[in-house]
Amino acid sequence: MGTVNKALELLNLFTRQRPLIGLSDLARLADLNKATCYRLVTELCEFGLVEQVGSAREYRLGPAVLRLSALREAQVPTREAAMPVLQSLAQRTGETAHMSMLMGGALHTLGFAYAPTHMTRVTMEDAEVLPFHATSSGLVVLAFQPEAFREAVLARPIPRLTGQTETAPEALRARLSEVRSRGFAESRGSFQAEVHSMAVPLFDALGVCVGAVAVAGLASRMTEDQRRLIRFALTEAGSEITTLWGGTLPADIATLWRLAA
Amino acid sequence: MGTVNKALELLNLFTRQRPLIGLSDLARLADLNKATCYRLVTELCEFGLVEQVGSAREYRLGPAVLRLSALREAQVPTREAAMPVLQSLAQRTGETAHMSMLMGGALHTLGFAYAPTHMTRVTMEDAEVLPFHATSSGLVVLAFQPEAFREAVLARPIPRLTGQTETAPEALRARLSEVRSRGFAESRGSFQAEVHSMAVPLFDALGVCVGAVAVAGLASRMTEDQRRLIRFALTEAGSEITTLWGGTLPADIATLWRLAA
DNA sequence: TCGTTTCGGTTTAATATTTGAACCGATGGT
DNA sequence: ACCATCGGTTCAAATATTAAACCGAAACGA
Repeated sequence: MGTVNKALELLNLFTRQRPLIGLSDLARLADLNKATCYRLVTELCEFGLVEQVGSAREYRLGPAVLRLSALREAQVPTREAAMPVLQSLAQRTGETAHMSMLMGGALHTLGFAYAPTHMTRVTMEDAEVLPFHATSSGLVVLAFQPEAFREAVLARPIPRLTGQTETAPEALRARLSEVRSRGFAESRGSFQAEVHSMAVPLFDALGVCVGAVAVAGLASRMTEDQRRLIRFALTEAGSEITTLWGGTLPADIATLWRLAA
Repeated sequence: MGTVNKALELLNLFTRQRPLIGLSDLARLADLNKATCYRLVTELCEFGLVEQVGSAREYRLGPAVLRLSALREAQVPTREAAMPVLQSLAQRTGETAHMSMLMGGALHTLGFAYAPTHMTRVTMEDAEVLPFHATSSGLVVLAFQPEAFREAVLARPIPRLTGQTETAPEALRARLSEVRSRGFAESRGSFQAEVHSMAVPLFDALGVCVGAVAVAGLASRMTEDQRRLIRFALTEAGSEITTLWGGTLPADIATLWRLAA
């Protein structure tokens, strides 16, 4: 395996739950020799991708990532362009809207918007990893991935997150097939209890599914009418963001969505 | 030289002026063998740090940088935290305010804010590189860097950007010394004609200068009163952002700024 | 107070990875 | 039809990477 891969793998160890990591932990987590890890993380530091902080000399993501992301957004306004769509989606549905993107084999939250409508709402955080099997976003993205990827995910351990979480691979396969035939996914309390959500896929220029946009609300508010409204608003937002990202909606999806409306 | 360094150096080749780079160009610019370059950029691609795009199969920064920056901002709200200060600075002075950060030996724009006051304004872009010798931000950051760094920069070629650009190392050394004794820097049309700007340094927890905050306005509006107002607003913004970033103002700078007020 | 265990960081010889040059088929200009 | 360039691939030679042992400092328990 390449050295660069190992170094970049280190970057992936930093998560929202674990933003600060010491050298020894870093080596353990990455399954690297401490010396190796030290050299790699030092190189990342020199570049500003990682920085060392505090008396314990722990490491965290550095300021260089800000510069790179500013540069990226200037060229391809992925996030900035989609945020207004997300906001209007939240507004129209009165619930929390969010979008996610498939990166490095995992689905990451890229942005979200709240609706001021209700005092209770589903809260989100940026850069969170969404489980494929338990969220509507995860299901819809997985459904439109190549079979090899889908099976690889289903072959991994599937944790039960709530009482509602579906964990049987066979049952999940059935749900994914259903998602494909409907053009959207729905999850009911399988990620967090009391949270229902619906999601539609986002596509790139080659018609490959690269992410999802979703609406998550409290189960108690998810009436039949509300779900119909959300489904319609989602398909509009989905095609809008896909277009903004320079992608194209596959013809069959476009048809499915038109029928649903 | 480490392999990781070479790979990361590739990332640095992407700039606002040159956002798309083909494989051969990339190899040339980085002074790497094409095979080497190919392997490195492929590894970066796998991580989503760069992506390949278009019929010419050129490379550009990838979506993973967005995820990393979201993670970084969640932990250390460098940019988000400072933006309101920048906005109020622009408002108070009626001119364009911006902040920059020293990263990898260069000074990068991190954010900016416009004032709605005048129809004419100095426009900025994110992730731009500011020349040390020709901008007030560059001068003030350089002034507070260790001598070794300062001399290294002065030893490099110093391009004349406008008729007003000072290019003689000796004269620049004198200006830097003056900047140190005043606690702020000023530039008059040395980066872009008709643009005057003033800047103060920003410090980290160890009292090391890590960036600058500046106000840039049209020369014609830079009266004596206006400059005094800007200088005062800048010192306030400078100490505020330094604090927000978890830094501490060196005692001598604090004193200088207090006297200026 | 003394061991013990961790930490971040450094050294070394042994090794696995990286590299350079040549080559490929495709594409585009003349 | 030619020549130059492109992105990408190959393989032996060269080089950078790695594992294990070690260091002093600091935290911990007895």
